[in-house]
Amino acid sequence: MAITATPEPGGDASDQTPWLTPDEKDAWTGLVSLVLLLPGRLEAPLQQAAGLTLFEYLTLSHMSEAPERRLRMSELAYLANGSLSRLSNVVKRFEQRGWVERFPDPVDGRYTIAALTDTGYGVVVAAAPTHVRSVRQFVLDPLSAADQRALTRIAAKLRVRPSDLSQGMTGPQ
Amino acid sequence: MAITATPEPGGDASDQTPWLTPDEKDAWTGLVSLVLLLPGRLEAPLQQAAGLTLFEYLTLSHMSEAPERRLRMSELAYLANGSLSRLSNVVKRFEQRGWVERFPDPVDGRYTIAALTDTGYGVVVAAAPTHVRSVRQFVLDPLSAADQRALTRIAAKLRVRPSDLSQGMTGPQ
DNA sequence: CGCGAAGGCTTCATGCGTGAAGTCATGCGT
DNA sequence: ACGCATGACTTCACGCATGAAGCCTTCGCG
Repeated sequence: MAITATPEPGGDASDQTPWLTPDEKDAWTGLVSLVLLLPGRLEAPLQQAAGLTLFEYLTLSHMSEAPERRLRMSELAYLANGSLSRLSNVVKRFEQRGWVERFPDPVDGRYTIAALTDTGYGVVVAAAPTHVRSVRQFVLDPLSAADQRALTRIAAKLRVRPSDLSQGMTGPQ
Repeated sequence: MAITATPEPGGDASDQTPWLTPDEKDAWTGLVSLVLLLPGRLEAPLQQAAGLTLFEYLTLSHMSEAPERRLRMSELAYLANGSLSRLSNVVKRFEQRGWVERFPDPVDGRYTIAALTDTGYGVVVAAAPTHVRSVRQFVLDPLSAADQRALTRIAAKLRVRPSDLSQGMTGPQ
């Protein structure tokens, strides 16, 4: 793959960086493929059927499941795995299409609440089957039950809270 | 997560779509987090240290390991997990910085060869330690040896057969 | 009270990715 | 030979993500 497995000519013996072993390289290469290739594959059906990004779908979808179909922007951003800035842009577009309404949280005016309209709810319901189908096709069907459990476990270990990012840390396990 | 686990009100019993079970939902949710969150995490160090995207790094890196440090564009695109269009844009920028040279393949003028210059090679060598360090920190260190093997296996199963999705490519592996 | 800090959110400029259309070289059929 | 089909790129217009800077609300403290 890269300058990942062998000390290249040019980096001499004083090099402190531990290079990757073949096994590590395989794991990393595999993960890179997933991370670079899967989004496009999973978005294509959603794009075609509903004109939605994966991130947009997740956004609408989380709102549709929340109590009263509404969430604070910051929580929604976390749930949908995106930055607040990204979410803000997305929700603005949704608002212009009449899928979502935004207003300050009556409890604490610093928060903004995003609420799914009936129209917006209709959009998710219409898009959901397409989404589920592609998830099955590209992710679940190729994996055994053991694989799925392993995937869940691995993802949990690799999922890092933004708050933990600042400090270089030695995570558990 | 989404309209993924329970038939929502509004979709009645005539619904043909099989919804996701809780275990499937967990696996899917985990994978989504990886796929949406990891790229940013892994790119930040590269960006800061070398001004490179993950995809850009992979591009340079693959060239640096190829015989004579040169590859056909189409093969490079496959290796780096990107579209030909995306690669073309990236390589154009590299060419403007003097990191890469492009010329038609003497063997078959339809192909274009991208060749890494010495300057370009220096860039990869300088960026590699940063990259390896973040791969360890965010991916390898949190995982046990068994996890790493599982990840390799899962990624191999999910790697999409290009034949199913129309994509020009060269040899496998 | 009032001032300033903290935090949630929005905005804006910049740059990148995408997909469709265009270019160019080669091979194939007639 | 000619012309069309094929395949490998390249370009362009559009839209989105990013991150820094700014806005607004609340809270803490004097």
